[in-house]
Amino acid sequence: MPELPEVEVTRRSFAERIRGAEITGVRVGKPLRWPLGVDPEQLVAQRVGAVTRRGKYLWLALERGGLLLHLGMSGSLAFASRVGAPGPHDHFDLVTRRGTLRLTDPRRFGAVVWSPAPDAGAAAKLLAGLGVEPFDAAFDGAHLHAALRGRRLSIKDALLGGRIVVGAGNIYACEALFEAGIDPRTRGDRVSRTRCEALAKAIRQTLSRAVETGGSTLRDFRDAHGMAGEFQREARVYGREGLPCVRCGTTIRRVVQGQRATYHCPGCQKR
DNA sequence: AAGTGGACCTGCTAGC
DNA sequence: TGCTAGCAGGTCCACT
Repeated sequence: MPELPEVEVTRRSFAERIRGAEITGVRVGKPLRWPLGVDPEQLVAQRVGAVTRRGKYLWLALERGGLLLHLGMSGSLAFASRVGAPGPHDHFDLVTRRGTLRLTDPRRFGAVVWSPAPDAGAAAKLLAGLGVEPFDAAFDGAHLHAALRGRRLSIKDALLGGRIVVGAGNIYACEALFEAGIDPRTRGDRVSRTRCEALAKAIRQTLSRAVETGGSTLRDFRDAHGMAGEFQREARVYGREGLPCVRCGTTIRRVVQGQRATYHCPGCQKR
């Protein structure tokens, strides 16, 4: 589910409400991708600080250290003053005086990991090597072009890798490449400087529009209030195999790259 | 070093 | 109706 827009929409939906709340209990369900890395009792009585985002990770600052959260493929967070009994896919509850933050994640590719700081311990290891933030001033066509130098892998795989720029997953990489008119199979080092400018712009535009519309709810994404996203209605290529391109009428094609589906318009997107 | 493929885990859907 | 194969928003790791 969650690419940068969904993670950011989630963050915005509970960050201010949870800020300053005192933790009164922690419930851990089935194992997630990585161990929590701390005795849950150590979190009790601490106050929650700022909730920030790096790529598709959230950092929940506590008084001593913090929690790094990832939603994996199927995770979502809910924050409510009252939550029901945990279901089979509710794997982490952070109970505070103001409400409970609950991670639901059927596939359990997500994670909640304690770390002494975002740039130390377990968090540092997970965040190391992440590419630049797409809304950061450091991300532009020049950066993209330089980072792609000598890279023979496809531009789509380069974006998904997250080592150049973070945030665009399978949906938004497909959408941004469509907006930029670039065939997703184009070798990274064959994308011209000019097209890198267009692509950087398209990535920023696509992601910011997705944040505005609440992210994409393909199946089950919800923000921490339980609100679904609307961006999937604006997708031009993702999930539209066999349908006519909204821009040129050519049939949208589905190909497989790196074991993931890629959707593109052969009429609008060129190598 | 870069690139590729497998692994993790569960639920849903299309097709027979 | 019931079973099965295939597919799904991520990303780490081992191997070539």
